[in-house]
Amino acid sequence: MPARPQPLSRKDRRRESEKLILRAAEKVFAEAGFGGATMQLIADVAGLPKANLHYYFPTKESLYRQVVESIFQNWLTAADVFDSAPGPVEGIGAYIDAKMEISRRYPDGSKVWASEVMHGAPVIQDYLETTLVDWTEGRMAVIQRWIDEGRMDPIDPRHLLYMLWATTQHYADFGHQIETLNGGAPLSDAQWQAAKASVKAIILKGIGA
Amino acid sequence: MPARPQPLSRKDRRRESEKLILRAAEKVFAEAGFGGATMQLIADVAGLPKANLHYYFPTKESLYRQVVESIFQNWLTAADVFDSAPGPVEGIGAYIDAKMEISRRYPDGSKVWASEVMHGAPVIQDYLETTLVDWTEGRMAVIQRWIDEGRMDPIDPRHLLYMLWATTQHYADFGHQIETLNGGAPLSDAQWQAAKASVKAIILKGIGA
DNA sequence: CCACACTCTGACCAACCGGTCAAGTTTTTT
DNA sequence: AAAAAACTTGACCGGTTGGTCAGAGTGTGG
Repeated sequence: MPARPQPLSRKDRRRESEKLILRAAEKVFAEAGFGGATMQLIADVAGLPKANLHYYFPTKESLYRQVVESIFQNWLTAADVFDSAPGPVEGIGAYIDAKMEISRRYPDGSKVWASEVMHGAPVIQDYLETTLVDWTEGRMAVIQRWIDEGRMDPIDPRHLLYMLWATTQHYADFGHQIETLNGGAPLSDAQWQAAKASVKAIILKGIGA
Repeated sequence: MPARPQPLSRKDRRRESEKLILRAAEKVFAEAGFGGATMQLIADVAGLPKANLHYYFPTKESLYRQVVESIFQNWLTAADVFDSAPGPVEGIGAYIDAKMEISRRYPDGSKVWASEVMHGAPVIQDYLETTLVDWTEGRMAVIQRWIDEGRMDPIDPRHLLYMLWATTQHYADFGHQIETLNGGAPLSDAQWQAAKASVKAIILKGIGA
């Protein structure tokens, strides 16, 4: 019996349409920013009439909000590696790997997030103040514990986290600049490995892990 | 004899008007992005009628271009400290100090630059391919020399530069996020010093300098 | 003092944007 | 199969945007 394509239910079709629109929106928002993006262009990228977008997402801002929120969720879950690690070498090393991989695979999401924060986080300020603050304090406590256990130098955990975010996200947000400095070509597989290795080597040695 | 306000010449008045507009434009472009910025808002911030802007800068894009170019120049000159240094501790240390200071004093410029690059550098791609490539290769050679002289670990100079850019500019581009994580308050003088010290400590130790 | 070039600005315009809506089509429920 | 609910879409609209322009104001060289 062949894998017959089940006639998709209404909920499935709806979810698929929403995903299609959200993907197109993420791309357009990343390329043009919120102000520069137009519903018409998002519709064209998604291959739908503009009015259809407004059926699923009533306003441009609500569409943008969902894009940003999904990115934020993606961010948080990718950092679970942090907690289950016995020490900084494994924890921070895995965190760098995970974030570099996100930068490589979902650069658009990273750019949208960067743009949102740079413009003062007009739509996700509440998330910053609650979820991100909690998350950050949790990881800072983990790092502080490692310090207290003598597993790394007494670095200010806050600035270490900033450095991790900055360095890993840089490869997505400034990917175009990096590409230009690479002779116009995207980083090869080997170059990505080298980037990860360099980042990990400098930071892990830098914190005395 | 008192310092009498010399009746400004025409050229001086023109230059002053242009500076006034450029400052306002930098602020508005940083806050709203190119697409979100409006000539009307720039005019309001500058305290001039909108038509006056178009007298000095024919189009929105030409105004934006000049803003970005001036930022780029500011960038390059700020990195002279690199060359005259005898070794990585002084050179990279001073470079971090200089770039952190720029992030602190001119965050708007940093944001405009980041936004421009994130959107594919539509107006300064030629600068990236010529000036920035040359500049980068020059500093990479300096770092490589330090490595050859045994003054630091054999790190890939390229990724070290990326890390320096990412980390220092992060404090400007993501300043709002950092502020939120700081309880909503901007970093104090002491906190800025701590940030600089943390960054320098991790990186300089991380490269074995 | 005059002629000329430079500077300034309110009023205006075509193009475009986000969003609406009514009418049509498809799918599910009864 | 009929009715209801969900979905699709071309046409349309008020508001905003970048940019124009004629004409008024102002400093400067001869």
